[in-house]
Amino acid sequence: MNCHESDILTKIVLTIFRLNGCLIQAGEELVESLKLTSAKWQVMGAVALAGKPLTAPQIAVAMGITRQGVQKQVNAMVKEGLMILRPNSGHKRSPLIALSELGARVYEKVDRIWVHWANQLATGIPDHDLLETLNTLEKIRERLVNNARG
Amino acid sequence: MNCHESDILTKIVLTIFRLNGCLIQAGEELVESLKLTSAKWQVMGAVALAGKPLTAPQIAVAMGITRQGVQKQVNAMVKEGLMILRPNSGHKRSPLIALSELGARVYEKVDRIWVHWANQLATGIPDHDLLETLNTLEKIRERLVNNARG
DNA sequence: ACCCACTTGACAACTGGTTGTCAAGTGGGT
DNA sequence: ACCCACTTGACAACCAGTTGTCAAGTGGGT
Repeated sequence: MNCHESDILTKIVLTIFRLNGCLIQAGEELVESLKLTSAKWQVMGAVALAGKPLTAPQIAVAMGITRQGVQKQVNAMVKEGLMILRPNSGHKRSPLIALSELGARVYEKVDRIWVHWANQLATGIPDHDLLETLNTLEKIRERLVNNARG
Repeated sequence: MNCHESDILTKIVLTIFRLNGCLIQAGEELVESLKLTSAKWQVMGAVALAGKPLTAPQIAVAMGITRQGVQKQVNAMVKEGLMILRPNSGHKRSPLIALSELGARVYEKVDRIWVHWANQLATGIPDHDLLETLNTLEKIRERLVNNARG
């Protein structure tokens, strides 16, 4: 039998592990001048992307991590004044989490830094290749998720 | 200005984060019946792939994590009898780390499981796409690493 | 109106990784 | 032969995430 495919996939998986590490490290460096961490940035990003306040479990689903993981970061950022809790008319225990004015300002800064950095990283790699890669990665992820359920 | 590239790259990065999580989880499930964890499997893999005993720092370089991270797993696996330390004639403090007989047997099992699983996951995705993706990911990683150094 | 299953946040314990510090060991330059 | 810079393992502290437990809150079925 032909193990070629599993060989390539193995290499892809190893590269994803490495890349994940590199990216988190790079992200850490990108935001450290703003007294942020990669984890907080990602939580802010989920709220900013949604365009409206979310509950902690909603953020968790959006990010693909557990609600408790999100909660830790949110609690910290509320203390730091980067996010604010708004009473949730639909659920007494589960406040809506929004960026504070300070938080929004900080996030805007980090987003500008990120876009610039990402554009620089992407130059020299054809758009077509990036799109193909995105598609294939998504396909792998889908098969992975479905496999887990099946 | 055209932010298209940073948009695609952002999506790729988010997908890599998600995929990393899914893969570790899947790996955890693959090896749990053998009383292994994803982390230990990866350390065993580094030694198995090298084909000869390595020191902890060498394993760390191969895996792209810190030597202390490796050390924790190695110390645990030595206690469990999966790996053995051999005196290193070249360095008194830094023993060579090898798979024990038990470790080799266990690793062989998990490798068979992995190859089967990976082949299943890869079926339906053209080899060509997988290769292209691997190449692009590697290109991104190179640019990332060089950027960090520069 | 009352269950009962589910959701939710707080809290604690754990895992896998990081950084930093220390003392032992190594090796090159003089 | 002696420094001195570096490597190495042990150890401790920490970060980001996980699981599990608990009590408060929610909502559907009867």
